[in-house]
Amino acid sequence: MGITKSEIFTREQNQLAALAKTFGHPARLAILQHLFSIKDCVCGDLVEEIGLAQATISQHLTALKNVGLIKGSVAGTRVCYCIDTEKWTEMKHTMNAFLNQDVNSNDCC
Amino acid sequence: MGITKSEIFTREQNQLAALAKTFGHPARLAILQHLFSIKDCVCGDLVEEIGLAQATISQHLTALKNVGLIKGSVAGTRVCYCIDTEKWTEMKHTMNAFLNQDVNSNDCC
DNA sequence: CCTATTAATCGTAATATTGCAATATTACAA
DNA sequence: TTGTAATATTGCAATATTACGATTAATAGG
Repeated sequence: MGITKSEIFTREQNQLAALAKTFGHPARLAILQHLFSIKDCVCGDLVEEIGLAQATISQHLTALKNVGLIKGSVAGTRVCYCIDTEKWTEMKHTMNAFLNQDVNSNDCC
Repeated sequence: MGITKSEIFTREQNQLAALAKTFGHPARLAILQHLFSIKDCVCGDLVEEIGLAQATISQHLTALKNVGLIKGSVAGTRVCYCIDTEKWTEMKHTMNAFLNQDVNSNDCC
């Protein structure tokens, strides 16, 4: 159906899935990597940088804003984006809690 | 269009996105967590455990197998699944390289 | 005020994903 | 061999996602 049955999962599972889903598109990864690589905010040159249409980049930026990983501020006719480092750190802890749950698991197959 | 323009991104970006996308559904997170929590392989009880139809669970298991995170072995009429710990560790390194790229970034917005 | 520039939003087409019923397949047991 | 149990596959409906052109809104500069 294309619709996830969120109600049968925990809030934690749904939240982590939403976060992971945000990383699940190469354009969004490219945007984040660009923001990190310039160690600053980026004002307007993402369209040429990534190579997708302006409307498409804007949609991906909205997705990143919705999970809180980036912030934007208006600067004249431009909008500048940067990583929300506090949220990024928080997210990293959540992800690591999941990734490090393998402490005593067996490969038994 | 629902179709990702993979050709404009690097192989690394596409691979990491594919991995993250696999985590981007609560049912698949629940399957992985169950596999970790029992510290063993799971043979057949995932349908009752998760609460989705058998066909749906089977699809999610296929998705997890496709990125290599779980392995399956046939045991009679059942199939047992477990985490592929080697792949899991490898994936963890890939994810951490991405998550830890924030070494000197600025919150400038 | 007028115009250019930039980014968000709208509308829409193409494709992907999720979920399940029905069916096929596989292995075992009687 | 026949029946049964477990899992995979198929087919389909509903919804989500991706992408982009066109439009809109906001601001800067003249």
